[in-house]
Amino acid sequence: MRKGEETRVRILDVAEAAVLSKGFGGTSIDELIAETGITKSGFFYHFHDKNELAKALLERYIENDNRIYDEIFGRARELMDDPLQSFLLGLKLLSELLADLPNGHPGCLVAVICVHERAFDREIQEINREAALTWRRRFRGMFEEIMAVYEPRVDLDVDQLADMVSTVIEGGIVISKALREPTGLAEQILVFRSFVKMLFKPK
Amino acid sequence: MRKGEETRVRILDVAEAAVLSKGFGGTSIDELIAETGITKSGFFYHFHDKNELAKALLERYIENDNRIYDEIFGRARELMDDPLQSFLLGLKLLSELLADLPNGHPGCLVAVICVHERAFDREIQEINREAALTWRRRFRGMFEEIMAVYEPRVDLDVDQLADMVSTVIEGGIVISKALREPTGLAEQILVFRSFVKMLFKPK
DNA sequence: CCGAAAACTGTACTGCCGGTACAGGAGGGA
DNA sequence: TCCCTCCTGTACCGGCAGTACAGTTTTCGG
Repeated sequence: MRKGEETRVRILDVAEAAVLSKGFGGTSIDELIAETGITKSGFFYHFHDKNELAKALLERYIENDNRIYDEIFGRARELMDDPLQSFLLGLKLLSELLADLPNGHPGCLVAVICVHERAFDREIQEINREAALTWRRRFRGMFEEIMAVYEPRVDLDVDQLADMVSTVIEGGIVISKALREPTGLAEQILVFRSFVKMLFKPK
Repeated sequence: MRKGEETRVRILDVAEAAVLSKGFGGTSIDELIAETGITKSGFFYHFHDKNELAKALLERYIENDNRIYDEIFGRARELMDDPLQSFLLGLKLLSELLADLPNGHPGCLVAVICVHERAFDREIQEINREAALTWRRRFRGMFEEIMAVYEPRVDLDVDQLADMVSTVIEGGIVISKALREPTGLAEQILVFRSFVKMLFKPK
C-alpha cells in the first residue's frame, strides 16, 4: 500500500468512529486531524471537502457491510443444503456475531445519512439508496429460493419480506441504542428469525 | 396561551422540521430565528442553549407520539373487544395513517438522538431511553392481554416482542427514507402485522 | 390606568469550525 | 537529477454557537 493510501485509511478509520458516535455535524475536521496526527492541509489533500469524506466513508462502510453478509450467509449456505435452514442459520450466526460486540453495534452509516438527509448531495443519497436496494436483492434472492421449496402460510410480497430484514436490523440498532441495551439488536434478529421459521411449511 | 408560549411553540415547530430533515448539527440557530422572525437575543431568551432546545423538542415530540398511539390503539380497543383483533386493527390504522402522509414519515427524533448519541448530555439520553421503555410497556401490556386469550405458536419473550413493534417502526422509517419509497414504513408495519396474526392461535 | 414583570431588540464581541489559497519541503522512484 | 506524491506552515475568510448586557416594548394583574 502506498503511503498516501495508508494515511487515507487512517483518516477514514478515525472519521468513521467519530461520525457513528456523534453524527456528521458533530464531527469536526480539526478533531479528525488531531487524532490522525496530520495537518489540516494534509486532510484537504486527501478529501477536498467534508462531503467527499462522507462519500468515501459511506462507500467503504457499505462495501464492508456486504462483505460481512457474504461471509455469514455464504458459510450458512455451505453448512446447510436447505435454503430455509441455511437462511435461519445465517440469521443465527449474524445474531451471535452482534451479541459478541461488547458495546453493541457501533451504528449504521446508512441510517446516519438518512437522518441527515438534506445535509448531503444527491450523489450520496443515491449511494445510500443503492445500498438499501442491494440488501433487498440479497434477501429477496434467499426468500425466492426458500419459496421454491416451502409454502408460506401467509401471502407476502417478496420485496417487502426482504426489506423486513433490513428494517429489523436498522430498527434494532436504533432501539438498542435508545434503551442502552447492547444485546437488543441480536435479540430482535432472533425474534424475526422465529417469525420466518413460523412462516414457511414444506410444500 | 401567553405570548411567550406562542413564540416558543413557533420556534419549536420550525426547529422540529429543520432537525428532522437536516439533523441537529445541520440546523443553525441563525436559520431558525430567520424563519421564526425573531432575533437571536429573543431565541436565547426562550432557550439558553441548543441543548435546551433539543430537550424541549424531544419532550414535545415524545408527548405527541404517545398521544397518537393512545388515540389509535384506544379507538381500536373501542371497536374490537378481542385483544388480538384490537391490536391488529391498531396496526392497520397506524399503517393507514402513515400511508396517507404524502412524503412519508418526517422522521423520528428518538432516532436522531440515537445517531448523534455522544453529542447530547446524559439527561437527553435518559429521556430517550424512557421513551423507548414507554413504548415497550405499552406494547407489552397489549401482548400480555393477547396471551391471556391466545396461545403463541412459538415461545417469545414478551419484552422482546413488544420491542419488535418499535424496531419495525424505527427501522421502517430508516429503510423507507433510504429507498425514498414513502409507503415503505406502512408496508413494513403490515408485514409485521401478518407475523403477529400468524403467531397467535386461540387457547 | 399604572407599574411591574415578561418578552423581547440591538449591538458588540469571542472562539470554533469549514474551507480557501498558496508556497514550500521531504522522500522516493525513473 | 528531476519530477511526482504527500504532505507542512501560515494566513486568511465567513458562518455559527454562545455571551453580555443595556435598552425597549408588550402584556397583564391590581
